Amino acid sequence: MSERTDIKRAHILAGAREVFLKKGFRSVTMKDIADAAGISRGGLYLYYRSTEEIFLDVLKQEESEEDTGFEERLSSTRNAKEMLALVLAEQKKELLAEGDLTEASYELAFSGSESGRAALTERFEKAVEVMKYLLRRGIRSGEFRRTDPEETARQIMLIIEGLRIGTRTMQVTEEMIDEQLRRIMQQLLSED
Amino acid sequence: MSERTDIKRAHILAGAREVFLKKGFRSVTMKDIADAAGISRGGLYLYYRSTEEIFLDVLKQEESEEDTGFEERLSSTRNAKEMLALVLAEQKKELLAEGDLTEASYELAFSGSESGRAALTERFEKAVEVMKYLLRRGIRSGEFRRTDPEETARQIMLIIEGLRIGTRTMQVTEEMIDEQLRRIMQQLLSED
Amino acid sequence: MSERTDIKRAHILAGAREVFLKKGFRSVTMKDIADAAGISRGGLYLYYRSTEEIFLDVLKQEESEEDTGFEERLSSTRNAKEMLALVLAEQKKELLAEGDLTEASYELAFSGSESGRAALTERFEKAVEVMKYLLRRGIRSGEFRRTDPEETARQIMLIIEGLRIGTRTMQVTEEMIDEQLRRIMQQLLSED
Amino acid sequence: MSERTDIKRAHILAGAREVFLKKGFRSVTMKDIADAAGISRGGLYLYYRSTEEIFLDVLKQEESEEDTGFEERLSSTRNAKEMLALVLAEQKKELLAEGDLTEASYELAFSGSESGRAALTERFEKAVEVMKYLLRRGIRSGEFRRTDPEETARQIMLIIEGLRIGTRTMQVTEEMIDEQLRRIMQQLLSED
DNA sequence: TATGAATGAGTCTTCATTCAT
DNA sequence: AATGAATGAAGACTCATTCAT
Repeated sequence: MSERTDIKRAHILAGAREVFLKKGFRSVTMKDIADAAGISRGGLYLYYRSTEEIFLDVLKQEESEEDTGFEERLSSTRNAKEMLALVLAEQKKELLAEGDLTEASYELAFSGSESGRAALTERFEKAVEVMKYLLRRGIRSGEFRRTDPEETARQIMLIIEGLRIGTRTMQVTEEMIDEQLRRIMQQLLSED
Repeated sequence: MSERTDIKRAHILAGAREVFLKKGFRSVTMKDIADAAGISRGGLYLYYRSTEEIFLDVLKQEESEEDTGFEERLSSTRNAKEMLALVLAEQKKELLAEGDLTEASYELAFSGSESGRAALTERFEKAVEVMKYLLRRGIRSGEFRRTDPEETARQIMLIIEGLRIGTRTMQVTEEMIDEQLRRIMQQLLSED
Repeated sequence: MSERTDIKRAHILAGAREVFLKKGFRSVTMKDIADAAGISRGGLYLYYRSTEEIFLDVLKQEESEEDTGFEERLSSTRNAKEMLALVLAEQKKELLAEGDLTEASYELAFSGSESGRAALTERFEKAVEVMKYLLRRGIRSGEFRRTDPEETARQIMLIIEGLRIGTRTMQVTEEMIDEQLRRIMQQLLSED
Repeated sequence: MSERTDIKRAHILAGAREVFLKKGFRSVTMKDIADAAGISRGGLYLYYRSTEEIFLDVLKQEESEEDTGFEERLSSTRNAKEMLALVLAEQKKELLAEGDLTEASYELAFSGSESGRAALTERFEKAVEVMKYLLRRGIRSGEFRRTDPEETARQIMLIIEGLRIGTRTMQVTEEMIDEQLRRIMQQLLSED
């Protein structure tokens, strides 16, 4: 019963994900999702009551399926500098990824959804936490220069957030991303 | 005729601006704008074919009406450090402003509009140019430490862009903005 | 403009009336009325926002078109007894009329509409007033026996109301109506 | 099996009754009843094919559960006048009762259901019979003035029917009910 | 018996767009 | 130029009814 429901939901979410990727959030209709999932309109309502509900579930699922390989690689690395390089590379991958839900997430937040804002905030703060951890470690080991880890972590993530929105709404190029990520690394390392 | 048309268009844009401020871009309808402008639906179509066309015109008008007082104050300042402080204060004001077209602009870009992307890019690059100019000046005068003006200017504007999207989609507070802007200043001044 | 609107509304009401006669109130849809009026769904919404609004307008129109011939005949009658006979005959006609909005009116009131209740109440009280007037006149002239005009008028109209609902929901026959109306007359005349 | 079925049906009817009380007849859905009875939609169809079928069964059950206490009190009364007072008091209670199926019954009849009409007719005629019996008895004993029992009984019940629909669809007050019931009594007693 | 998933039809409502005036 | 009436196409949502299990 519950299992059947879960399977069905997963199926709906898979279809919905494609729709959100292609159309963002605001212009997606329940019909779009029903069609993508290959079920009837009425059927969809048995599982979800709105596109927002569906989208938040897509995000949740996304999160739980996050690249575990990445975390393994991260934890197997001894060196703070290398860890940072890994994290930044991962961020670059995300920034350039075609299929991601950034636009839809922003649109959801724009639409006034508190849950949407909360999801984005949580995502951001989690990233800040990871970055803070790396910075503390690197500072302790003498790999990074002494700075306020909290503020610096936040600054770095803001730059990346700026790049994220930039790649979606402006002509931000891969070169620009590389340049900025390199610069972040430099600033942490520079002894001057 | 042309003058008449211009007056009418200005009238439409004034109404439309309010609508875009309140509702973003995607959920705005031609009816919304016709109502806000106090004209008939049919009448609106005599001047504009779509909400995108109207929104782009709103942006264009916005640009041409930009805060000239600010530019005056800027040009009357001798000191690069003070100029930067002015610019950052202006940015802060923008970041916190309730009524701005950021969300609508982003939504327009998300909707795939090339013109929308172009408008945002131009705006960003113009800001980078101003920042670059300031940095060069401050470096030359010895007020700022030596850094690559291009890259640094871009980094600063990316942080601000990150803050901009953050205030719209996350729980980014005024304190966080202050902290980051102060940090930008510090990093330019620090001699270490 | 206003005239055009009035003509259109009258046209809609004419179609709507048929629908309400046939289907009562609750099961009538905006589509039913649009179809009956020969206009599009969207078009109907330009004039009315709900079936309730339409129905109340049908009632209002009904009222303003009331049988003026009847009132003339009434006012040309000198004799209270004859006037009463006229009124009762009119009521009988109404009771047996195929095409009346009684059922729809009741359904509207059942649906919780305050305006519906108000319309029915007003209609009833108006009839009571007329009846009271007749009774007073007949009592004064010695044609009717002395009774409390208010209470008696109300009693008579309640009997008629009972007959009205009875003809719609039970097997109340014309004979039964005749018998009761005759009895009302008798009770007013009887000297015992 | 048959017993099981009966229990189940009773359970469904109990839930359905609440729904009809609250929503009348026309706007009640099979889903409403299934939910109220705590069974599945499919399950409900095993016992009933439509809301009409269910409602008629609710009425039938209602009838068989009628206030037997009242009948006892009635039969233990020697005096026709007192009996009538009892009956009228009972009617008043019914008129003012919040939870009764009057509205739903009328709606059923309006919807064209022959069974609905038949049920209402039977109920009315039964009441007329009781009233007739009382009148005959009172006339015989000299308590009531001489009138045609059939016509008078019917008239009384029509007044009550008028009050019934009046309390549901107009602003008929308790005072008005009292006044009318008192008047009925008076008219039977008066010797003039 | 009983469930509840599923479908498809039907209703409400809002708009973009056109067109007669 | 301008109006606003009109249409038809969506989109949201709810149910009656069926069916596999």
